[in-house]
Amino acid sequence: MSLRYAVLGLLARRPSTGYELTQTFDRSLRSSWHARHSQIYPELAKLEAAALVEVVGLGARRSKTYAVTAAGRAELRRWLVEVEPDRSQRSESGLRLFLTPLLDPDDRQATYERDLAHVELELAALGEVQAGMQNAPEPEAFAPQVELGIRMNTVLRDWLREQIKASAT
Amino acid sequence: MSLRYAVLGLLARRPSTGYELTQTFDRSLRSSWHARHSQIYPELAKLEAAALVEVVGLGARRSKTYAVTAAGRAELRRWLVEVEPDRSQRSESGLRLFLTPLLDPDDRQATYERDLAHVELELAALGEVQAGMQNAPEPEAFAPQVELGIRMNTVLRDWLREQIKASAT
DNA sequence: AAATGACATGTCAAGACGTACATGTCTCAG
DNA sequence: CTGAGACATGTACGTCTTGACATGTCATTT
Repeated sequence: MSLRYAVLGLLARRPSTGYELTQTFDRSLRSSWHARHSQIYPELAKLEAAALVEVVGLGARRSKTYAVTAAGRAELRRWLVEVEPDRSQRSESGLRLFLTPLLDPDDRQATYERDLAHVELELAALGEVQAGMQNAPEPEAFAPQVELGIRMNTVLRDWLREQIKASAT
Repeated sequence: MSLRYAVLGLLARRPSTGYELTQTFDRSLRSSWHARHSQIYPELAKLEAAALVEVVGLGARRSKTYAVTAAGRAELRRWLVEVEPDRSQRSESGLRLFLTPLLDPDDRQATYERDLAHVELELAALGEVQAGMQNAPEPEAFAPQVELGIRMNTVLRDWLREQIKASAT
């Protein structure tokens, strides 16, 4: 059911078209919940049928802009506050990291270096988000979340560097 | 396809029964890949059909102990080293954290406190794993992975404490 | 000797998800 | 004025995952 609340949550931040949501899933949400447009459009239709979102405008190229309704906001709040979180994760990267000690030193080194390159890109991207945040419409509310992302990736980067250095001996 | 390699990887660490794998998925792997027994048993059957694992012993209560074959080890190595990782994540907790700024201060405080309680339990559990690691059969290989888990959760704990303190003002 | 509860393996139906297919619109370069 | 490419929405089929159902074993307690 998380997809439903991910969509509801993004629309609560700002009304959007399905296309825009797809891009947001790829950008801001890539590190917590991933979804394709083939899932997003049907979910929007279901949410509209349930009166949790509504079409608030038609744009160019047949685009429809959706916004949450009052009922949608209430449902989102209920889920965030009252529903017990499912803490289980699905992260291929995490699984790979967990299994890496099974590799012999050369292979291990190579995969750690691949990961390090990726984490550094991630950190650069988050740095830009943080820098570009002053001129956002509703600015400061999400700053701590970006900061958390940076701290997490920094820990991972440092750990990877240590592993690479340690096995280079 | 990750499930397949998760199973293969756990069996590469040590031969196990399906039941034991289920428990390991709940314990060690809960923070990277989650699976139920209803997925694990069929996957073991498929892996056996593909000759990537084999039954190496029958135990009490009809239990079967599986171990990876040479082909299984090679396939696991191939996946870890040569297949481009899928970096997309699915973490309900991450999604919740991302959406929390939408809540009003009281609700936000409550959810952060719920998360903090959980992270502290997690840290305690990881601390025990780390402490009990000296007397493990193959001891030190996975120590850095445990250490990473502790660091990640520590960052999250500190961040949550900051958020709670900041909005208590 | 029977009940209880942990151990242990399996299947099935429904729902979630990804890949590929399909269609149409608007802008801009050439 | 035409073709390329981004914009925009949708569907279909197959696979992955969950939750519920189903069955049987072994050790301990009563």
